[in-house]
Amino acid sequence: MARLPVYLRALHSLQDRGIATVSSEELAAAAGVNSAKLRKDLSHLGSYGTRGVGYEVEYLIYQISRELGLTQDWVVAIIGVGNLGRALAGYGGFASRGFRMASLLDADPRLVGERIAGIDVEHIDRLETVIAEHGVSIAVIATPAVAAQEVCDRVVASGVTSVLNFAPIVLSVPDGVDVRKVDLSIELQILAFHEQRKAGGPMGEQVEREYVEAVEL
Amino acid sequence: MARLPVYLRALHSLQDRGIATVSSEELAAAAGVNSAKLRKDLSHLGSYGTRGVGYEVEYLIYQISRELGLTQDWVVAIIGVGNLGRALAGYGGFASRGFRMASLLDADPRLVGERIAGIDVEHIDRLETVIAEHGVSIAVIATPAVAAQEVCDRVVASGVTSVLNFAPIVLSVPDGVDVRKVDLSIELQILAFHEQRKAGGPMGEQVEREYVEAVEL
DNA sequence: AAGGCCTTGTGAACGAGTGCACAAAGTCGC
DNA sequence: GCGACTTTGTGCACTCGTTCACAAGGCCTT
Ligand SMILES: NC(=O)c1ccc[n+]([C@@H]2O[C@H](COP(=O)([O-])OP(=O)(O)OC[C@H]3O[C@@H](n4cnc5c(N)ncnc54)[C@H](O)[C@@H]3O)[C@@H](O)[C@H]2O)c1
Ligand SMILES: NC(=O)c1ccc[n+]([C@@H]2O[C@H](COP(=O)([O-])OP(=O)(O)OC[C@H]3O[C@@H](n4cnc5c(N)ncnc54)[C@H](O)[C@@H]3O)[C@@H](O)[C@H]2O)c1
Repeated sequence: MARLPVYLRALHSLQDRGIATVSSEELAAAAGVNSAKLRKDLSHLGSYGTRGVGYEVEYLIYQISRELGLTQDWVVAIIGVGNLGRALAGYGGFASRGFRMASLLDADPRLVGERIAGIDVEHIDRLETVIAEHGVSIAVIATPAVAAQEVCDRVVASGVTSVLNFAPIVLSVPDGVDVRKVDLSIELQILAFHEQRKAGGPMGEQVEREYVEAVEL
Repeated sequence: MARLPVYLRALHSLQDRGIATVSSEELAAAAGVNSAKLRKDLSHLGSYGTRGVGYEVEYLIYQISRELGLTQDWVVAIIGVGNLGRALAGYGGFASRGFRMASLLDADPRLVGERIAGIDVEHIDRLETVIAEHGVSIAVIATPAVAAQEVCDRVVASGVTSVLNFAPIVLSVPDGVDVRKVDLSIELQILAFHEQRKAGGPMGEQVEREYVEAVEL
């Protein structure tokens, strides 16, 4: 379930405040979901709650972490060390969740050898070697869109089966490989869509005329 | 619909290649969805296809853009000019979709006055003034988590009703305000979850013993 | 020890979204 | 013009996730 990480974050926050036990109602509020949904989600992992009391925060953190596979370390490589890749490399929120940034790769020779967040940038030619040596299991693609598919093909050929893609294209991969896409431009477009709705929305004929005019220019 | 921006991107790509007409089958493949779903989505905007032929790329681009509100310009402010805020500010993919980065705000006095991507960073104290002056309609929050709720409250109080949040917390906002969350850490956790599944998954008793040991340490 | 109180876990109803399959509708060749 | 072909638009069945509501179960007070 995609909501487990959200619960986990809420639980950590509770733990930091010294809270040992939490009811489904409270946790649901902190995570921004319905309490019945939360209980059903948690019941899929097993019966880890106590009726009349709630859930023990520490134990639940452990159970969710285990379910998500966070009790082991994941080795991550970032490909494309531009604006975005740099920001990701320097972000501390990953390491604390068991994601180890093992390698930074880029095609630009001027970047190769530069040290970012304690890691030396290597040349993309060494992709296959680096993946094998570090045992990379998750690849983050932060190259321009034109290079993304090629890079993706290469990491998949090297045995990586989980890809996080920031480039604005649909990657095609064989079965068995998971790709998740983060497209910030799409997020903004969805906000704009709702914003427009609030303001009254499109207006039929008048808009149609605008199109005809625009095409005629 | 959240898929419209994906279709739009695929259509632009087709247009760049000089393709004037596309069938639902082809477009669906390019967008990575089922063709029936695509047709149903498009039919919600009206009947813009021609049976036996397909959809006219240019006209469809216009219709989707209009539906999404991209025929008008949206004014965006970025709050928190750290690693991430900087990457966003310099990204060209927003301007080309009608999103104008109008303002960068930060609490750090050392950053105030610095020029990033052609925009002077201003102090967060001027938030309300800046929002009013530029007519900001979308706020992007890229501050640390602890500051995010306070910043959010202030932009909402200033009349902004669309927020894109990168901080790893659940923001609470009044009705009528849209918040979209981008949480990269969650994306990685979801990948790890599936990766673990492929590798065999958690293993009952043995894991339980591990927990007991971990707690006893 | 027993009853009241609180919270979990879940059965069942509901609703949204998906995919199939086909009729309607338009094009193109003859 | 007319018929064969192509592709859209959509009715329908179905699956999946959500939500309500409540019985089952454990704790705490008396
Ligand atoms: N910066 C943002 O805020 C932002 C927002 C949304 C999407 N994106 C997307 O993320 C991607 C990266 O964005 P960015 O702003 O960091 O771009 P960038 O141009 O700053 O960085 C891209 C990096 O990729 C490297 N590169 C190019 N081809 C490569 C290859 N074949 N192999 C390895 N490395 C290669 C380049 O040398 C460069 O360092 C782009 O696809 C962009 O569309 C970025
Ligand atoms: N960098 C990443 O790759 C990444 C990934 C996932 C999530 N995030 C999240 O995005 C947010 C920003 O990340 P970052 O790496 O850019 O952090 P950062 O520390 O580099 O930048 C944060 C910036 O916010 C400013 N700031 C602090 N308090 C403020 C306030 N009250 N008002 C205005 N500005 C304020 C700081 O001065 C700083 O410049 C964080 O919440 C982080 O958890 C970042």
